[in-house]
Amino acid sequence: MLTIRQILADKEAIIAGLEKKHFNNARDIIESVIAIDQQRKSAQQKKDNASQQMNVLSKSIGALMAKGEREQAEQVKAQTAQLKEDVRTYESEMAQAEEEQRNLLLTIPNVPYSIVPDGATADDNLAVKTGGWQAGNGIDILCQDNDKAFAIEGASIALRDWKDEYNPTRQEELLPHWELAKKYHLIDFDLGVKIAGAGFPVYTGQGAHLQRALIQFFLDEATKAGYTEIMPPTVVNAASGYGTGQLPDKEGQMYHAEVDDLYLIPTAEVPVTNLYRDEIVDEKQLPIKMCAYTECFRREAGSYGKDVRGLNRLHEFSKIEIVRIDTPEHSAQSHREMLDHVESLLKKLELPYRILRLSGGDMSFTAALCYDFEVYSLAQQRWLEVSSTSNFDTYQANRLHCRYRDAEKKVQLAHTLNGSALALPRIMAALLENNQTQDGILIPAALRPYFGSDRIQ
RNA sequence: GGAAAGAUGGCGGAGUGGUCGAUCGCGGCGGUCUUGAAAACCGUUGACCCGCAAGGGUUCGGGGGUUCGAAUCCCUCUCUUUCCGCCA
Repeated sequence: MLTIRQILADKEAIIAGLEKKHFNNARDIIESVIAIDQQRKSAQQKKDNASQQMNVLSKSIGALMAKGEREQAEQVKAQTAQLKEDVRTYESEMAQAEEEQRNLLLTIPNVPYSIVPDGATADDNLAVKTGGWQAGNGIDILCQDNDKAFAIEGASIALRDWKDEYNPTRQEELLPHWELAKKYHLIDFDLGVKIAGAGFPVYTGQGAHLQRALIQFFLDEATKAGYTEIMPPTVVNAASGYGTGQLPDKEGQMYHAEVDDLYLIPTAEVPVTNLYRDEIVDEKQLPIKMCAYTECFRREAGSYGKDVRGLNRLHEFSKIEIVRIDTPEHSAQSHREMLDHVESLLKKLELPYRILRLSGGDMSFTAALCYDFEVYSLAQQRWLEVSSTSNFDTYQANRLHCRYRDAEKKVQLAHTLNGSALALPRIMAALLENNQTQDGILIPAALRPYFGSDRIQ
């Protein structure tokens, strides 16, 4: 959450930022937070005053008792009654104002950075970069900046020719991944329904093997990039959910084991970032770079329709997450490095991708700046989100009480960042669909050492 | 599931009603010594809130209570550890 200090320091900028995020009644809410803060401060001043007098009297009673002057002590005691009453009154005033303020602050989203595009929906996202392989039809899609048009043109990308080594499937004969999964016995959706339910696929044979290869590949790449591998629990307590902001906002999106009051994690971000909850680290330790592979669980309540087909939207999926904790001065650089890392993965997998800078209205509640990575899926002819890489500025850190001690020994809120590197199902979908040939599904070179073969047949 | 013990500052660990925000050790920081480093020695070192400051308040797992006064006593919740049982 935002701190009251941030709000007091630059009220107008905060309001403007919240409006950019399409947060309703931003001005009114900010004004009332400030008003409550006034109440809080005045209550504290009154309370501090009374407490001080109380402390003085108590000490003098102690001194009198020590000297054996019981009668005098009793007289002073008599004076404390009213003060004691006052302290209680002011304390409850203060506590009430604090709670009111906190509750209000919790409802206020993070403020976007200035470069975040205006707009309310995904249509307003800015495609800052596209990349991937050279299209067979000759359209140059490499590294075009600010190319919103590509979203439309993408549909006409032809399949890579694989250097004429193989016989590519003709565009009109491309199968969606759920058909390919059946054809090559990679994933059994029906069995998943039988043993768990829709959205819990069963990977079999080469499908399971490819899954494992991707996990290993992503973890190796992250490790090479300097991220420390973490293997956290896949359930967390409520405190952790509040720390990273899933609670209370997205309560209904997490599986909750009520008997033990534990939540199945929707992303490794939750356990990994929470490792640093209530910690003060030394600036020299920053940036802290961690990566983790976990299963992720999402109830996806309320999302039905055709985009849930196959691997597109699941209740359980595998994801490798990268997480950083950094100083405010260096966090932008960190963000950049994370984007470069994610992009390098997509390049190595030879997938066509685009990078979107999310608009104010499309960003998550807690993010200050967020880039989505999408890969183009040839058979479905649509973009699939495979990574979301965000800087949360101090927003999460404030909730987490994640701080660092700077060179001057001052304790400051850290910045937290995280990104998917990468989420498996849609990568798998794109790999299957884009690489289908008459001779099987081809495995990109970077993945072959992990998969142990150049194709699925 | 049964039984017991415990939760104190970055860490370890004292403290069982009155200058205790808390002895001490480690770690950190500054200094002396040294060509430099180590060692030794000296000093310093919690967080949060209010205040321009001086200063004040809060804080010993969370919440409530007793008391003029609570880290210390009582109630309650949460968590941890150990032993027994079960078990990958």
